[in-house]
Amino acid sequence: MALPLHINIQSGIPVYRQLLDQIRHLAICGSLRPGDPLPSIRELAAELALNPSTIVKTYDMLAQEGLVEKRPGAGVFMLSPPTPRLDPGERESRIRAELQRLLPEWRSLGSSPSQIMRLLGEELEKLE
Amino acid sequence: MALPLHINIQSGIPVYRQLLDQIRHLAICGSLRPGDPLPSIRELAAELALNPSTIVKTYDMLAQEGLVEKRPGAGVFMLSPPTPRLDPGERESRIRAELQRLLPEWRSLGSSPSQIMRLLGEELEKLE
Amino acid sequence: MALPLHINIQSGIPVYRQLLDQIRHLAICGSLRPGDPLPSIRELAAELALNPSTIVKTYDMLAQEGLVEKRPGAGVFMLSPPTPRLDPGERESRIRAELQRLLPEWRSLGSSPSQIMRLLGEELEKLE
Amino acid sequence: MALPLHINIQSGIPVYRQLLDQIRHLAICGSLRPGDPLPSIRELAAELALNPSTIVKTYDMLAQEGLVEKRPGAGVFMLSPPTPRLDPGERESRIRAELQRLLPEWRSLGSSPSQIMRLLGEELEKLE
DNA sequence: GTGGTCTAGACCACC
DNA sequence: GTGGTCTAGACCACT
Repeated sequence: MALPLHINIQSGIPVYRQLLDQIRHLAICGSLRPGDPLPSIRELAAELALNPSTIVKTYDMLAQEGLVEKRPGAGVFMLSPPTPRLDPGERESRIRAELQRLLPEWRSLGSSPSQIMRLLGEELEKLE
Repeated sequence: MALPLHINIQSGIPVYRQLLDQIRHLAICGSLRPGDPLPSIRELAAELALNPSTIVKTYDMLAQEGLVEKRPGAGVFMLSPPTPRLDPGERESRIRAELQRLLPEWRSLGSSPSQIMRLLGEELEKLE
Repeated sequence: MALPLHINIQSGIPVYRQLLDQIRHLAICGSLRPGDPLPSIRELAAELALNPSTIVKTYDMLAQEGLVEKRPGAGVFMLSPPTPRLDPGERESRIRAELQRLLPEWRSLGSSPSQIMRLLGEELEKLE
Repeated sequence: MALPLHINIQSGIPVYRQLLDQIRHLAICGSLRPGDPLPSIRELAAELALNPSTIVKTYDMLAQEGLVEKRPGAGVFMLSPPTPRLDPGERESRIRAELQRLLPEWRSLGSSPSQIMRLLGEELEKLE
């Protein structure tokens, strides 16, 4: 069965980032479990109409962060999720930094704090 | 009085994005009120040791989103929060898109949903 | 009675151009007839919240094209409309050039030819 | 095949405006169809002997009005006439504003209403 | 190869 | 004084 991966070329987000995010997402949700194979580079490139080197780059980064394993000649396979490498403080301040960038933008577009809270709640729930 | 703008050239975030975020922040907090002049392009460029074109780009984007008004020969001025250029639906889907990008990343770093909610609440409160 | 002059600082059109256009408009409509005085520079600058030198520049240009006469110490007065200085061919090609610039822009915004024709007709009628 | 773009550096019209107008024109005429690639920034800059930043500015504005799409690393591509970003009322009042600027000028040069209508008709027809 | 960002200057029109 | 436009380069990330 093909993985539910979809690329939005217009979003401004680099293609390889979109792939990274979605594969990590599938790993969290349990759709991709340790030992599962990922689509081959050629196959995925064809399906998503992407340059194969973009897929290579994505798989390399996933391998480097320990989420997948490349077995030359065989393919790419999920590993058991590694223990997070960031200490809690670092993690928290990263998230905070991103929020401090986004919230003024969202607020100045006219969104209320409670609307933003609601959206976050809804999106978090989708990930469970 | 000079505006409390500060640039971190090391952060990897484009300078014009940092300025955008900070000026929007000041507008929300009420430090910049409708009619207030912004620093002139040359002045701000000199103060922050940036190239004037970088400021031009920032002010252009703020003007394009309707937050400021450029009066050639006069300066750049804050506008009253006028036309929320985006309809509510568009606004919501933009925020959702960004969350769908960020949440899997945060979750895979090891943050719990409730921690993320807490951080959002704290950062929202800071803006009030 | 004050002249119905109004400046839109946001339009991107230079203030002095807006004044030129409106005074020429009033001359065509007959609201300003030969011999009529124009508002004094100080008076008009105060009323429109403009820099007096902007008014001076406008009146100078009108005087130079022969539409008004500056009488030092007395004020600025309308003259009888001069005979057009451009030969018909030059006139036509100027208008054409401007249309060739504007029409693609209007069309690509989604306006139909007949809508554009209608708008032109309506605006021409207003000037009669 | 190279696009028929030509710049008149003497005309006083900003170069990026000339490019904007001509590309919009080609889009309306059907010379540029959805999906078509535009010349790369460097290529077009070289061909027209312009600075790349001037092309960047042009393409940015076209992207912002939704006529083209920039795909970093890939190029710039025509879009299908998607979201007419302006609602009809806004569009109409923009055109009206421009007409109210131009018509008095044209009339005071000595052009009759029917001549102006004729010229508009002729230029509109050229675009079909 | 592509576009994204930034620097260091210039000249012009406008207020 | 102000912003508007343009040049001639640079380095980076992405496909």
